[in-house]
Parts: sequence; structure tokens; C-alpha cells
Amino acid sequence: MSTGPKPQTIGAVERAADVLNAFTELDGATAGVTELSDRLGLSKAVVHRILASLRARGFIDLDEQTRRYSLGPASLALGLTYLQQIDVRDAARSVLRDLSEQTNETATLSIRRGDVRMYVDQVTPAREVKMTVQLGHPYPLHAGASSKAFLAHLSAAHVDEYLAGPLEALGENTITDPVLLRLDLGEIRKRGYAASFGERQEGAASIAAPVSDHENDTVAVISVCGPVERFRDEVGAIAPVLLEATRELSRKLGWEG
Amino acid sequence: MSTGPKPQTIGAVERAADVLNAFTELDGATAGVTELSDRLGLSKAVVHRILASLRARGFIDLDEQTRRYSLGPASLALGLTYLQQIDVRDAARSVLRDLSEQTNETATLSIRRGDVRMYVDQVTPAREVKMTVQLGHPYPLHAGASSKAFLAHLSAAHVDEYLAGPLEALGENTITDPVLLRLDLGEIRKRGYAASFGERQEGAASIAAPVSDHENDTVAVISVCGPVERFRDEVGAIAPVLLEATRELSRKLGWEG
DNA sequence: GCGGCGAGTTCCGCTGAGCGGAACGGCGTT
DNA sequence: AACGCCGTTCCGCTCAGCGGAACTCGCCGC
Repeated sequence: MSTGPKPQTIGAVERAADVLNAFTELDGATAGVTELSDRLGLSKAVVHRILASLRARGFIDLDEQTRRYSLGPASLALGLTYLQQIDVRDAARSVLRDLSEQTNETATLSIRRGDVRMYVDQVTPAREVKMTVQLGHPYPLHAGASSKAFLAHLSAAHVDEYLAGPLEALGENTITDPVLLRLDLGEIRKRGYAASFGERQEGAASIAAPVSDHENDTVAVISVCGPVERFRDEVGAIAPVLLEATRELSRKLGWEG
Repeated sequence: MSTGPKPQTIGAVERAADVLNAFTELDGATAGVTELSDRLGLSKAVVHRILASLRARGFIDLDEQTRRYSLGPASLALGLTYLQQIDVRDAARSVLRDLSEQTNETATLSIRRGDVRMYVDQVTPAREVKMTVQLGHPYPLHAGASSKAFLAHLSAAHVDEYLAGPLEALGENTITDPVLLRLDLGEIRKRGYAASFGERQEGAASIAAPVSDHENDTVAVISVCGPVERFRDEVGAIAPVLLEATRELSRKLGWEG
């Protein structure tokens, strides 16, 4: 992050960006003016004008029957343009599928940008009770196996800086004590993978391991996740399969061990 | 489109959206302040403030060494949130791969939103001279096989409305005469697929056919494309393979013929 | 049918947020 | 060293955008 003075910004533009970000955080695909107004603390008139402006440029669609708003095609264009800059998702697809088949659980792929990470792909097993994750939603780096797998492989300076900030609890089991977290990160590095039982999402368990590229950077994290009740018994069998999958994808990305 | 009076918008927000859209249209992954300023006809100070505002909310990244800007993770979150609303891409993946293997050419998947369509997936063959397309870039509905395949299957009223508007030429071979285009659309519907030789992109040729869902709506278009020189000789053999692929995906999406 | 309610939409007076021109600082080239 | 170009910052000026409130419409209960 920049240490200089903060550059001049435009409040109206920031508020519009807040509106767009709200759509990635909401549970439903559509939102109404009042809902966004309450959520963001803006007047209905402002929200309405922002939505109308973004709609004029393709970022927002309006269903004129229900009078509710959803993301528009320019949003997709933006995301796919961003994805063009990375090809990890394509390379990982077959690895994820094999991993899901071998474990009979959900396999996910995450990437990190700054101090957040997000799921960018998943393969779910052909069974009724299973986990599915929300693609694109940003998560902090301390909560959940995939997040901690990234955090454990950042530089010591970056870890220090991250742990000096607020550690938000996503659920009852999220580790928010920096001392405990450091111990966990040490275990993760020694063991090769991170584990989480309800830290990011109650009822959900997962193990996750990093994927490296030709520069030995951690460019992605692969996880296997499922409902807590049955996952505890499966971890021992899943871990070596996960580690082999991450090695396979790492080799694909030019990692040489 | 709404026929009522245009709602109040915010100019600053529209200008910010123009900046974001510019990143989906540029050839490179990064852009500088002056380049965007020239492109959009805004002062450098305005562009800088817009970029700073969008950066504050995660939509833009700044490389502090090169002092150039690129899309940030919130852009990806937006696109993937949008993608969550559709699952065509997942369903089509194996169909695209088989199609590319059988034809030894690039297979693409497009979706349409309003009067634009975009590539949302592609599978390229294992050969050196091949076509690749840019995911996420919006194209008008009259230029190129994938676009025309959508246009040919819109309602007559929608086609009338579209053809009454300006038909921008993307290249020398783009059809911009509404009368000629109507004839072509009729052929497309009769033949079952659209063909293009350099209409969207010079040197590129493709054929494309629609994919239908359980409501018989055209929800996607699949194309096979390659360099013009060799494609002319291959069209006859590729067409039935393409049509079978679209029928297969359509059945997957609940189409019953 | 009527009235109330809640949602999205529109209007308009007011003022400070945002604009643009220009200066500044840094870097690369000659 | 001078120059050009880029991104960044500053500041005077004014109108773009804000918020409060009225409006419209659809739904629901009586």
C-alpha cells in the first residue's frame, strides 16, 4: 500500500463503486433501491441516480416488472477481462475435477489479491449433501483453510502487517487472536496444508494447500471441503490426495519443486 | 428499452463507468492516465481522480513502479457474481472441448445481453496456427457468425428495432446494409448456422449455431472458428459436427427439440 | 371499492463537490 | 543540461449533485 498522501478522489464515484460492491455481497441476485439505501446509508434519490447511471453504461440491469436491479453485462465484461490476465483457472479445471472425483467432496480454486482472496472455480461431487461456495466473494486471509494457506506463505513482513490489523470474526470458530494464528500458520507450513472447521462458515470444513508457479510464488490455493460432520473422518485420507493435486497443478504452472 | 423519460443520472458516475469500460476495450492489460484521457476526451485530472476513486474501492490496481493502471479484484468479483446467475459456461465446457478436438479448430461459447454478445469461454486446438478470441469483449449483433446466430433467432420486432439503428462496420467485410443482412438472417435460419468470413475480424472465419434451453429460448451460441485460408475448405465437414454439438448442449439445458 | 402502506421515481432549491487549467516532480532521451 | 512526457497535485470557480419531499403505482386488508 502507498505510504504517501491519499490522492484526491470523487465521492460520487466511490459511492457508485460501493453500490456495485454491494451486489457482490448480497445473497440474492437482485436488489431494490431502499435495500441498497439502507445498506449503504445513502438517500434513496442518490442510490436511484447511481443505479440509473450505471445502467446507462451497462453495469446494471433493471427488471421493469419487478423494478429491481441486478448486475448487467458490462460487469461480466469487466470480470472476464480481468480473468484474461490470469490463466490459472483453465489450467486448474481438470485437476479440480479429478480431485473432486477422488475425494467425493467439493474441490475449489482460490486466488489472492492483496489482503483478500476469492473462490474462482469449484467442482462439486455427484451427491446430494455437499458444500458449494460462492465464486467472487472476497474473504479475509485469516478465516478458513484457503485463506490461511495463502497467509502462511506470505512474507514475514506481510504477515506481521496483516496480523497488526483488525481480525474480523466470520463465525464463532474464526481465530482472531494473532498469537494463536501465528502458531497455526507455523503448523500449516510444516504440515503442507491448512485446515478449518467452521472458521469461515459454520458447519463447513475444509483443508487447503498452496499452488506455486515457476517463480515459486503462491499463485493459487486448492481446497477440498464438505460438511463438518463427515469431514473430520475423511481428512486423513483426503490430505495426500490434495497435496498431490496441488503438486500437479504447480508443475503445470512451471513449478519445479 | 424503456420508452419513458430518461431518469436522472450522475455525470461523474457515468464517466467512471466509461473508464472501466475502456479497460475491457483496450488491447493491453494496463493503461496510463494520458491514454485514457485522450481516449475518453476527459482532462487528465478527472481521469486521475476517477482512477484513484475506483482504486480505493478495489476496481483498479496501480503498479507504482510503472505508474500504470489495471483492473483490480473487485472487477473480478463483479464478473463472477454475474456468472453465478448463469451456469451455461459449466455445462458447455465438455461440449466445447469435444468440438475443438473433432474439428481441430477453436470452439467458442457466447452469450447475449441486450444488443451485444460476448465470448465467455473457448477451447483451442493443439496446433500452432489457430484462432483465439478475447473473452468478455462486447460485440454488436450484426458482425460475425456468433452475433448473427443470435440476431437470426430474435423476435421479428427486435430484429426490426436492431436493424433500424446504426450498423457499425468492424472491418471491410462487415455487412452494414440492413437489406443484405435480412437476407443473410433468413439463410441462417434455413441452414441452421451462421457463417462469417472476416466480418468481425479480418483474417478470421467462423460458423456458429444457437443453443436453446427448456423454453426454446436461444441462451447461447457455439461457434467453430479458424484462419480464413484453411477454413473455407473445412466448413462443409465442420457444420454437421457443430450442429450436433449445439443439439447436445441444448439437450443438456432442457431443450426437447 | 377505498384507504393505507411501501416501494421506486421525480422535482427543485441550495451549496460545496468536482471541474479544468496549470504548476510540479520524476524519469528517460538527446 | 535541456527538453519532453507522464502522472500527480493544487486551487479558484461554478454548476452538478445532494437531500428532502412530493408523486405514482401496485399490493393488501377491510
